[in-house]
Amino acid sequence: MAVGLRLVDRPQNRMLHTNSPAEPATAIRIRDVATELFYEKGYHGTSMREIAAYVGIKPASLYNHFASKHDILYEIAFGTMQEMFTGAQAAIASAASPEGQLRRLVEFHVRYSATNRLRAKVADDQLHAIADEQKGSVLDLRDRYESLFRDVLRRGADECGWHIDDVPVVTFAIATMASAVGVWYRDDGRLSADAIASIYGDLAIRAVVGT
Amino acid sequence: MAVGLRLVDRPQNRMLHTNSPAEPATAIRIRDVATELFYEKGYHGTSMREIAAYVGIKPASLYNHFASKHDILYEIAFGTMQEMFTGAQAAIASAASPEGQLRRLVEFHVRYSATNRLRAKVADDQLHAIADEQKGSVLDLRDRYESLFRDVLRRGADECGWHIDDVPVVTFAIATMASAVGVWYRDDGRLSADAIASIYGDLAIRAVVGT
DNA sequence: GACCCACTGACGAACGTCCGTTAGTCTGTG
DNA sequence: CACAGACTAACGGACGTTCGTCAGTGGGTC
Repeated sequence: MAVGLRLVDRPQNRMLHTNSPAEPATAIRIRDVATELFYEKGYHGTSMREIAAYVGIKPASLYNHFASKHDILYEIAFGTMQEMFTGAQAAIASAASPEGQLRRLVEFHVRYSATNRLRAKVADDQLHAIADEQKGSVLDLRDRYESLFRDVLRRGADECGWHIDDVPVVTFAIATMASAVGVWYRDDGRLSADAIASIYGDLAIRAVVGT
Repeated sequence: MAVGLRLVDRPQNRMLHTNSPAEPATAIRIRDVATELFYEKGYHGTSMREIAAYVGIKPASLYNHFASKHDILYEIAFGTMQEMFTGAQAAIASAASPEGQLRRLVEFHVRYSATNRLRAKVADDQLHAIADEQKGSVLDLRDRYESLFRDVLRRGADECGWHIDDVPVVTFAIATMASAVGVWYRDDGRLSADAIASIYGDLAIRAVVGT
C-alpha cells in the first residue's frame, strides 16, 4: 500500500474506554481506508474483507456503519463532488472579472485536487462502479461543476476577446489539466499546493487570455 | 455497453470454412472486446465469462489465445505504450525547432488519444491491475515517453526562453491535458481528431511560448 | 487418391477460492 | 436495562483457471 495505510492488528481492542475523542469514529475510518484502497486498486479490486482488515475490525462489522459496499463508494464520490462544487462557487464569487474568476477557479481546483488527491481521483475514476440509481446525482453535480468553468470561459470569450477556439473543448482541457495534479502531488514534495496552484493559474491565463 | 460491443450469439459457427480472411483472428477479437470492457468497467469489474460471451466463445476457449486474464491486459497496455512511444519519436523527428517539435508532439498525442481512446485510457487507468512482473516494462516505456516531452520543453526553456516555471510540472500538465481528449472525443463528433489536435497544439504553444 | 498425424481451437464440467452479505450473539457503556 | 457496535459463523454465488475431449484442417507419405 503505497500511500499510507497500515494493517491494524488489535486482538484486544474493543474500544477499551473510548479514551481519546481525537480518535476518529469508525465510520470515518472506514471511509478513509476505503478511499485509499479504491484509489490503489479500484472499487472491484478492493474487497470488504480487505477494508475491514485495514480498519481493524471484522468484515461483518462494516455493515454496522454502511449498508453496502456501494454505499461506501457513493458517500466518497458524492461528498467529494459536493465539496468541489461549493468550493468552486466560492472561488468565482471572490473575483469580479472573468480573468480573476478563471484564475481563482483554476487555483481552487488545483489546490483541491492536490490536497484531496485520493478522494478526487476515486470520485472521477470509479464512477462506473456506482450503482445506477446513485450515479445520476453524482453526474448531475459534476455537470453543474463543469458548467461553472464553462460559464467563466464563455464570458471571457464574449466580453474580453479571449483566444478560445471552442469553449467546451478548452473548458475540458483546463479542468482536466488541473485535475491531473493529483496524480503526482505529494504533501512533502518539492512544491506546495499553493505554489502549484499558482503555476497552473498562470498557465491557464496565458493559454486563454494571452501574455 | 455504451461504446459498441454486441453480444455474439452463434450456436452454429465453427469457422464454417474459413471463408473470409477479413474476419479478424479470435485473439484480436478477444483483445478488442477486452479493451472495451476494461474501459467501461475496469479490469476487476470485467470477468473472463463476460469477455467470452461478447466474443462468442466459451470462457475456457479464451485460454487457447491468452495464458491468463492478466496477459490480456498486459498485451493491451504494452502494445499501446509502444505505439505511443514510436509515434512520439517520429513526431519529434519531423521538426527541427523546439516550437515545431512541441506542436507536433502535442498534435500526435491528441490525435492518438482521440482515435485510440479506449486503448489509451485502459493503458493509463488499469496499470494498477497489471501483474508486478509485467508492470515494470510498461512503466519503463511510459517514463521514456514522458522524457521525450520533457526534453523538448527543457530545450525550449534553455534555448528559446519559454515561460516555464517548472519543467516537470508543465510537462505533466500538457501531457495530461492532451490525454484527456480521449474522455470526450467521438469519431462522429463535431470536430475531427485533426481539428482538435490543432486546437491543442495552439493551446500548448500559447501556454508555453507566448502569443 | 488414401491414409496418417500433428495442430488449432472449440467445448462442457469441474476445481478451489474469494466475494458481498446476513443472522444471531455477546459485551461494554450510559 | 437498552443499545450501539463488536463478534463468529455461515450463506449462495461468481470468480479465474484447468482438465480431458473432439471436430476440423493441412501437409507429408505411400
